[in-house]
This record gives sequence, C-alpha cells and structure tokens, in this order.
Amino acid sequence: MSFTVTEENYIKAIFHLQQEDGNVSTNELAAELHTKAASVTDMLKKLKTKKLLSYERYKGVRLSTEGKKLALGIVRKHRLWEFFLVDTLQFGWDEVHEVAEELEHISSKKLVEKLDAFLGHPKFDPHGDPIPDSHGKMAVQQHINLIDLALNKMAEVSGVGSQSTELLELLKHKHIGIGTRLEVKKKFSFDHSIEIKIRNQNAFTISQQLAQALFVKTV
Amino acid sequence: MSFTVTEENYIKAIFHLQQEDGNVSTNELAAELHTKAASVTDMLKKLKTKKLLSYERYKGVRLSTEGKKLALGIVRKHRLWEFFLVDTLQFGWDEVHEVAEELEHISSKKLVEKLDAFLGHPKFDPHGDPIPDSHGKMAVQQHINLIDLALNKMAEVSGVGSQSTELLELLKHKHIGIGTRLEVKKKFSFDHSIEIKIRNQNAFTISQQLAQALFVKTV
DNA sequence: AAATAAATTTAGATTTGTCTAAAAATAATT
DNA sequence: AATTATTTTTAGACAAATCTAAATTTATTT
Repeated sequence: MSFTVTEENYIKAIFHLQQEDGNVSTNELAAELHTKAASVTDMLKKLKTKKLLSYERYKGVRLSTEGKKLALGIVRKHRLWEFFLVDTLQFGWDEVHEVAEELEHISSKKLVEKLDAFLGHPKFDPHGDPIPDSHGKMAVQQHINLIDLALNKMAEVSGVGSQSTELLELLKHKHIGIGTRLEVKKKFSFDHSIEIKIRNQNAFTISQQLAQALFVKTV
Repeated sequence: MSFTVTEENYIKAIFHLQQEDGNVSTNELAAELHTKAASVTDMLKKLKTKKLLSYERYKGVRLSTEGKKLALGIVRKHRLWEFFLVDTLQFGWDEVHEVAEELEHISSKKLVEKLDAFLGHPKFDPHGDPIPDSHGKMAVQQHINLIDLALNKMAEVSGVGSQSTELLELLKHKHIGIGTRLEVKKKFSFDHSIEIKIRNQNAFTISQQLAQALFVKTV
C-alpha cells in the first residue's frame, strides 16, 4: 500500500508526539501540523480504515504496529538524507531540515538502501538523532540534558531538542554544534541559567531554555 | 512562485512534445500524461493564468519564456539525479527513470547546485541526454539515429530515444548501453532491419524499431 | 458546400484535504 | 452534583485535480 505526503506527515507527527506514554490528542496533532482539529478528526478516520492506527472518538490516537513501521521508515529516510546533505553535499547542519522534509517522501526502497550503504550505514544524523536501520531498530544514545550535567565534567554536545531555525540560528551564533566539547562551571538557581566553558573561549552564560534544548554525553 | 507536482508534470510534458515546431494539441498531452482531454483543458486554463504558457481554445498550447525556464529547471533536476543514481549510488542505468521522476520535484535550489558541483558538473545523463546548466543552456550532441549511420563506420551509442522499461530491458539483454561501440554491416530494405557488429561478438540483426530508438556518434 | 468525423471544450460530479460554525462529549470548578 | 470551560466531532462548504457525457468547434470527405 502507498500513502500520500499528507498521510505520511500525520503518521510522523503522531510518532513524534507519542513517545512511549499514552494516546495523542486531536489538539496536540492540530498544533504540530499547523492545521485545525476538525481536519485532524477527518484524517484520523481515514488512517484508521488504512489500519495505521487505533482511534476512537474523544479518546485520542495511537499508532498500530503497521503505523509505527511506516513512521520509522519515514524517520529513517529523513535522517539519512540529512546525513547525506551535511556529509556529502557540505550543507550546514542548520539548513538541512526543510530539504529533508521533502526528500523523506521519496518512495523507492532501493534508493534508501543504496543511500544508506553509500553513506556507510551511519548511526546518527547531524543533529545527534539516531537513524533507524532497515528493520526499524535504532541505537540508544545515553544523552543527558545539559541542564542535568554535573559541574566541571567534560561533555560533548550530541543532540538538540528541536529543529527550529530559531534554535539553530542561536547555536550557530554561539559556535555550538554537534561534537562541541564543553563543561558546566556554575548553575544559577535564580533563573536556572548556567555558565559553560568551551575549549579556548571564556566562560559564558546560557539561558535555561537553551540548556534544556541541548543534549550531551560525557567523554 | 511555486508549483504543484501535477503542474510541473504538465509543463515538462509540453516541453518534451513541443521541440521547436508548432503548438501541442490537447489530445497529445492527454496521451502523454495518461489522462483525459477534458482534464488537460482545465489545467491549461489554470497554467495560462500563471503565465507559463500561451493557450487559446481549440488552438493548442505553447510554453512562454517563463514556462520554458521552469521546464528546463525540471529537466536539469531529473537528469542530475539520474546521473547521481548511476554514478554515485551504482544503480543500473535502466532503473533510474522512475526514481528521478520523483526526485525532480524537490524544490531546493541550493540542493540542485550542490548536487551539480558534487557530481562535477556533468554534461550528459546516463541515457546520453544533455543536462541543462543553471542558466538552462545545454550542450548539443551530434547524435545521429542508428538507422541513418553509414555502413562500416565505427560509432558509439550515445543516447536512447525513450526511457521505457521495455526498451531498456531489451538493450540490457543485448548488452547494448551508452558507450557501446558498433558498426552497421547490412541494411535490409524489406523490413528495414539492420545487421550490426559489436567488438568481439558475431554480427546480429536488430529491428527497425530498435534501430530508431538508438542514437550514435561516430568515433 | 453540405455532411460526416475528429478534436476540443463545457457542464456537472467525484475525491482529497482543508476550513468555519455549530453541536456533542469530556474535563474542571465551584 | 450542577455549572462552566475545554476538547472533540459533525455538518456543510470549498479548492484542486480528475472523470464521464454532452455540446461545440474544427477538419475531412464526399
């Protein structure tokens, strides 16, 4: 069976909002997809008949095994293409998300597998997110939130909490990217800002919001 | 301005049917796009308001300067992706057309230019067709039809007249591809079949239809 | 040049994905 | 537990791209 770009975007959005816990609400989905609740209801009824999810009115939605498989396939394509754009075509890591949103809907199975092989079966995309393999399995990263990193412990930025251009712009300005090494020097309880130090630079302070959007692993 | 996949496919089809001469008819387009004449009429009216073509009812259609520019951009993307698939990802030259039909609609200008640079600004795609540069200019090949090749003149296959899987399957079976060297040994006026000889192989006969689908350049 | 054939367009309907506005169900509050 | 607020669904409408069937225009024949 094949799916429209719109259907795939719904499945992907549900997948991202679902993460473990319970059902996803109609309103959450409407916000995520920049559409209206009424439109979401219509689409959920349609996707239910395609057996991609379980849905009962007023009860929210949850992906079926089929739906999860589809979602993982889309995520796999998205992240492989991001890796390709950065690694092969020399895009900046902050400018690939929108392009990958288009490329992830190219349907050829063979293309995905050939691309994966060409890239050397990468495990993580340029934002630090794990790339599902052809069976849908992905490496677990022992990411911790920067806000939780212990003082004076050297760590490496391994992921970001969002792909928003606003965040990526801020990180670029501060010269923070995947792989940047840093340690936390102070934590201020007043506003939960933290002071960090990168290599040869002077220590500087970042906001709680920014710290929460950064994931690191100790090295 | 941006265009839907459907609109782009109409523009591309008109471009391919137009080649120099006069206007393209509604029926020709309907056949090319596997749709009905009535649908074509509707779309032509729409594309006219977008200034991509000139159209008057019952008079056929012709691309405007804008329309040609768009068509060349799509053809450029199609052929660059085909080159990428064969050259970088090791696809067979006979299995890339369908995938490229999808990839040609990815909109990022930057992606096209980066891809072009990565591939080394190729001039011809794997089927021997010229790739338009970023200004829409393409190299002219002094292709001649195999049916017109003089006897006993060594030539090299440089293009095919169609991308149909049927043709490509036949060529694969006969071990004929872009770059294959051959010469014409005999021409039979009864059915216009021709006998050709490839390197170390014994001479064999190919049909008029096949000969007309092959382009060569003398070497 | 009238009659027939072919090509093209119009009219009206359908499907997909969306919307607004109103109704119904669930959740929160007093 | 009754009322209010929030969330979700239904009902009806719309734009895009398509279709079939009928009407119109152009081309071809006799």
